Amino acid sequence: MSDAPPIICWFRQDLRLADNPALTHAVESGKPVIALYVHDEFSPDIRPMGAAQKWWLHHGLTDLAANLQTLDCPLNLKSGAAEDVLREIIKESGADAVCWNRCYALGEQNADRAIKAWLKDDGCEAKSFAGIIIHEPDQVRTGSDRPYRVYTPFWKNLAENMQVRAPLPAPGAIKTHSGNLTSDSLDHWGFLPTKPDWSAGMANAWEIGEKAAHKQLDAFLADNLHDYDKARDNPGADCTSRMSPYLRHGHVSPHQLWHACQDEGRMADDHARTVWMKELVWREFSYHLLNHNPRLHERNFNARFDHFSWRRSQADLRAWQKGQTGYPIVDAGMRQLWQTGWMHNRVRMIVGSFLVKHLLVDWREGEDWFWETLVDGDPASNPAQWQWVAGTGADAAPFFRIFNPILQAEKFDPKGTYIKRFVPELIDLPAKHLGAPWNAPEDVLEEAGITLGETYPYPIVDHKKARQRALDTLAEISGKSAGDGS
DNA sequence: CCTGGAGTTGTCCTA
DNA sequence: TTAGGACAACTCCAG
Repeated sequence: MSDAPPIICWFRQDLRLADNPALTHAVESGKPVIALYVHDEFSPDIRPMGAAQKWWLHHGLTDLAANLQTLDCPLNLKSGAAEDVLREIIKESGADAVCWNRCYALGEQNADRAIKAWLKDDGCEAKSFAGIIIHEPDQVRTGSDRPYRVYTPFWKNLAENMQVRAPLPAPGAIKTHSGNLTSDSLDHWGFLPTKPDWSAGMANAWEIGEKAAHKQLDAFLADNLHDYDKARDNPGADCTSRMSPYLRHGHVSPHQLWHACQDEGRMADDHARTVWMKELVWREFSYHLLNHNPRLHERNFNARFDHFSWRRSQADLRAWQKGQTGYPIVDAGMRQLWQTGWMHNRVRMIVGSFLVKHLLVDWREGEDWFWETLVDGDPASNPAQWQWVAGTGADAAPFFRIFNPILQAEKFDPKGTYIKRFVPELIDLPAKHLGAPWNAPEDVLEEAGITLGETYPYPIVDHKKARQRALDTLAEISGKSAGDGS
């Protein structure tokens, strides 16, 4: 063999060249590099990606491959259980080292451990890095050496002790493995929808890739960070950073965001900056919870809810999913999700509260739907936030906190900008009626060309009654101890 | 081990 | 009109 044994750089939730510790390690090892992405739906306990995430991933991988190609490094694509794929490539290439950035969902984490063990047994170097979150979940502990279950002390701990390493530069050159490996074709993975192709709205809403992530970040820092704390609640204004899908797929790292925000600090209001950083730390907290509760998307964090009898109403679930509840703010949110693969955070809370409290449908139905339809569907943040809204989670909203979809619309979308964008059949209705169109006078509805029950649905539940039903039902399990639960 | 303060995002009723 | 308290109780966490 003329070539030295190569090193495999295994890409996962880190589709970027800059601030990628595994890639930097591979390059600095001096060995020829094999860049690899494995589409793994086969290892035990892997949760298959939702359709919207796959759509994003298709373009994300295209972007990563193009970026690597500028350094003459091909990206190899393989489908299969990661363990099998790695064995095969090691055999084929003679690689004697593998490196990657750690993942934290159950299936991925188990695969990590198993792979690391056999690589070492086989005399292969195996190195994993912290790349997708800032703090390893094991490292953040309470004073009594336990995992945090409440956000604020978690935040305080990090705010006091946070040392975020400086982001690594993208490699300037990569010594590439010269052997020929067979790569799958991305097109054959079928990540793009065809019948029907529902992706037009998403393609319109997003530019995908590492460069696009930084473009979006820079625009946010320049235009919207300074009053993020106030403007973020207005879904019509689009003032949030929209970093979530880039983070989820790793086009950008939380370290980069943290430092970019710090650097911008002189220009930005300190409170606004802190509020945004807290959001980043919520993501860390979610991964912390996931790590200590591997079934976070399946099991109530609070076991008291294990015997709660959720309503099983396919009709209600359907209406919610399709944005046909008759509550404009809820429907606007669900349609934004369907069309663009994303929903404004304020509205996520409103629709979540509506499904769980007004309709009393199991939060897991909502979490599943979000997982399927969000481009940022995250293994940690998605279940953690759903459990928070449902009241089953860590540090959760109390059961009596029920968002009033009429008030929320009036308060946060007072001009109806957001609602009219996604519920165009209400476009001619005066803003003051957009919270509750059924209360608008007949002639106003007529003038706006709206016939309730035909052009737009009647509300599927009455707010007041649904609220009372939720309070009564949820009160049954409040105050009763769930026993030990372990 | 004990103590005390506190806990992401709300709503509604009453005075 | 507006401001304040009730809505539950529990567990978490630091000192």
